[in-house]
Amino acid sequence: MERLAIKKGQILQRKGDTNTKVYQVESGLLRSYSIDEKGKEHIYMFAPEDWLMADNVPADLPADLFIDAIEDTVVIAGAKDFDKGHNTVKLIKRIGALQKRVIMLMSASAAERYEHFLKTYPQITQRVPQRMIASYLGITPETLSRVRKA
Amino acid sequence: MERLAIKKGQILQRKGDTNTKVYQVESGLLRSYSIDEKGKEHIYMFAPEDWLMADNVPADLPADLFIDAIEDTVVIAGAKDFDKGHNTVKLIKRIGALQKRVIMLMSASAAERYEHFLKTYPQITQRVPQRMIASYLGITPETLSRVRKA
DNA sequence: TTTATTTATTGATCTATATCAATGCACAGC
DNA sequence: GCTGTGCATTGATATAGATCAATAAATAAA
Repeated sequence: MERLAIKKGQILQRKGDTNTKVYQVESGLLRSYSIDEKGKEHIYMFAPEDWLMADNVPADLPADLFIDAIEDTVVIAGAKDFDKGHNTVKLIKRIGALQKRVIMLMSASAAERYEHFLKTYPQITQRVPQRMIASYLGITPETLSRVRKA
Repeated sequence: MERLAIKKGQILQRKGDTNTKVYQVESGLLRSYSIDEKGKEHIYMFAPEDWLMADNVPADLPADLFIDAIEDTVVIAGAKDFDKGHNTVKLIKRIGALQKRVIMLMSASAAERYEHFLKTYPQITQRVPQRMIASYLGITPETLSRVRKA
């Protein structure tokens, strides 16, 4: 259990790392993402203040995701074994959010996804560059730009 | 806590239903899915024996998903009294699986998604019609058919 | 401030996948 | 055993969104 200060742009976790932690964000903003074979980034989630950021793999297996800071950020890093501390209700809420995201990715157009993002995360919209929102939505920055004008 | 027998094709839960339950599958095979504005089905998950099937919304809110039986199925329906019973480790595993699915939907081609499905759920592949696998993958039956030949 | 780097916009193509349509099977119900 | 309904396959065409490329605007760095 230790407090860490991460500078904007600094990488906190790399794909393949083992013994990864759970990060409770005190202030600032983190993102997690994967990089595909073509070098393209795909943002999995954003974590502002009070959110928990973690790669959801057992601590002993190599991480799937990168995590870095979009703003200067302070986190408390904890061991992944706190199954106890983990609040079941929160976990189920997260599963509910992922369920919506999966359905959305399967059935909604670029414009619909963006609309939904604006409604769901208005605070985050203000704080991240558009290309990152595009990445989160699974579309290109060009497409997001065009969708916004329409 | 009651045991239910569901005939193939029978609907167990409809979108909008309240007071929905959690279903522990004893035998058979269930699916959950949404239907979009155009009437198209999008399969969210399959649940064979020993899996837990539930819409991940609080019991008092209307369900997002439909659930029906792909094979004659026997389930034990339980209350969504989340805080108890639910195994934290299992929940985290499910989040891990959803994480992979989201990344996959954002970055992988139709062929790659199918490949991954075959590796991950070989048993299920044998038991569901191809159009349902296509639906789970977020592609059309035609595209799946073409991808399979290649 | 001046310069360098990243980001957003706009236009011209390209491509993977969707859609539409027709045919041949397979199985379920009569 | 026939008949109908749903499923898989194949072909022709359409389209949302990707890619490539050039500029403009914003941000950071010096």
